[in-house]
Amino acid sequence: MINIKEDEKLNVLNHSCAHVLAQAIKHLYPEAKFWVGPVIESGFYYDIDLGDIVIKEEDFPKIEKEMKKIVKDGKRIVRHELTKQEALDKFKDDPYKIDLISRMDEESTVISCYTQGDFTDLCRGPHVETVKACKNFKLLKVSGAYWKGDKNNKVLQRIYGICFPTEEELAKHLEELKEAKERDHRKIGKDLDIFFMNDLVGKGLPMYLPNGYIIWEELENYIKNKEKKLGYQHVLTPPLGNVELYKTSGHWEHYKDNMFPKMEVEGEEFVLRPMNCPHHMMIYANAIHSYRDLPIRIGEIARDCRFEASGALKGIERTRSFCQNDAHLFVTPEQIESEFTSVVNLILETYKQLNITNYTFELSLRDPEDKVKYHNDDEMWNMAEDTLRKVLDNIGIAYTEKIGEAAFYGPKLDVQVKPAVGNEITISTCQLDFCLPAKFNLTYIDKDGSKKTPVVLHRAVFGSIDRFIAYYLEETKGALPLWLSPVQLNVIPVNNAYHLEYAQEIFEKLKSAGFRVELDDREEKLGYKIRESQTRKIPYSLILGQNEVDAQTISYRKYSTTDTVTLNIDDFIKQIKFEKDNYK
RNA sequence: GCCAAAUUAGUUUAAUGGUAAAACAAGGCACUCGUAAUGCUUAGCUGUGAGUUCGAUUCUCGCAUUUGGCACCA
Repeated sequence: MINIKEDEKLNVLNHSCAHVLAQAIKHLYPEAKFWVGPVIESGFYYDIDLGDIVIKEEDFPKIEKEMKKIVKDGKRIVRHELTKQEALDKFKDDPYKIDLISRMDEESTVISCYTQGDFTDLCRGPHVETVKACKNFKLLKVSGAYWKGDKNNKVLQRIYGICFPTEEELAKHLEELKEAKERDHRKIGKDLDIFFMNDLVGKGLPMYLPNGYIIWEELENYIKNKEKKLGYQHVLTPPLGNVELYKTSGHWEHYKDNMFPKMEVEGEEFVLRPMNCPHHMMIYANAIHSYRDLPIRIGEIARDCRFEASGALKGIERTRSFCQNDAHLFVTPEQIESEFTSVVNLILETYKQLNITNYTFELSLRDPEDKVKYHNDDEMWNMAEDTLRKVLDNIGIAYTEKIGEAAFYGPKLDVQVKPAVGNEITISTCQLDFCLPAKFNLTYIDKDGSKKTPVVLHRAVFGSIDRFIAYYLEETKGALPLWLSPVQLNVIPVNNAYHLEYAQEIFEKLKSAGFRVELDDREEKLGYKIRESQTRKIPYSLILGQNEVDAQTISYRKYSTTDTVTLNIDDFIKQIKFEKDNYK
């Protein structure tokens, strides 16, 4: 998918198109006041205050028509530079522009505005020569957006659009948007019977069907096996806990709004757990530890419940109940670097084996100004953040730093991916924590016999298994690799009357070789069964007819291919066994 | 939660202020089939609660859920 923001030419074109949109809005709604109209990855938007008037998507044709008229008129876009006072005078009737101008520093900023015909907008530019260039555009969506992104502010109307130099590029982009909807995990999940939701159960609470649970189980086994090899020990802890547990950890203070409300029974207060750190802290605290025992790596496929805002819920990508592939590594300060490195390598290896290539690393740091959200200990933060930087630089991976995105207890490394629809999401995370172990008085006995506080690494490779399945379904368009496919092989006799017996024999052989295999012995025509096998994205369809019976072979067709390969069954089993285990 | 929109059969979609339609799926019957849909047939639906109306799936309002953004995302 194209990134408009990063392409200089598209960037300028789209920004100019935002001005055309604003001009058209001004023509149609003279009362309109404008906030900002920046370029984003997928085009541009403009935030507009229209008072009580609400723009709906059904108004787009009207607005687009006015935009076309402006484009056709082909006015030049002319730049003027102003002093701060001139700018304040010029836009004196526009509170939004006054807000922008008054925050500009005259020394360092050249204040400029751009005029096209009867429309002038405060803008740093640059722009295309004339509005003629903005010919191939499309308005995409409209929504409310809080002024300055603050939910306490007024809601402005945000109109999104996109513009390309040619009609073909625009058409291609619109086609891509349509395709993205086709690979949305919510559609695939329904089509392939992977998961569903039910109003009576509750929103944001996905239920996995047999097909979905097979994927789940395979992923769970895959990651647990990898973790075991790295010395992780897996545990099982309850999905709720006493409120005091979260008061001790600080989560109650920091994340209460994201937790389901507490429930009282027999005078005791409980909450559904939103994360597993406190439970794992208590696992550590259950025994006395020597420096020789560290690092201790506690892993769990753990169910968590978070009270996500209803508007944030999205398929199995963002839910109110999910399972983290969680682990907490209790380490000495000297071990931070090697353990953190090992986690990053585990993430990289997993992605490589699963053939995931489109991701970016983000180093999430605290906002030093935000003393409320973040545990207040400058020295701790500086040390933690420096350590993470050092490890990442050593491994040599590229990352971007994000201020104010850290967890309250420490900085973190997040792996971000882009889903088919919507904003970037975090898949893997590794967080460094100097804070919680002290709150729980965790200790180990060091060489000199003194008690020391361990450092904790919180990490999740799949993030949540739910979210990972969502992402992976979209990456693969539902055509999962052999080892993850709910049904791996479909055995189809050409004619039940003559070939069913042989098909059953082959079916049994594949089954006893450990494959998930189906025998399609319905009284249907071959073409029908093949078609269904393909739409279900089953990796291998085996066609068995007289040719195969006579030669004692099998013929198979791989998903999304049309050619047929004929082999003897033992060679075929050898081949698919290799394919199934090859990812490890 | 906020700004909007949507909700019709298991699924995808059509239509309507006066007994709601089609395709696929499901059941039945026939066809005995060589690489993406054999034919016939049966059953099945207007999210929910109010209001307007002689009559509402259709109009209005509330609620629920979903979708697109915003905000949030340990």
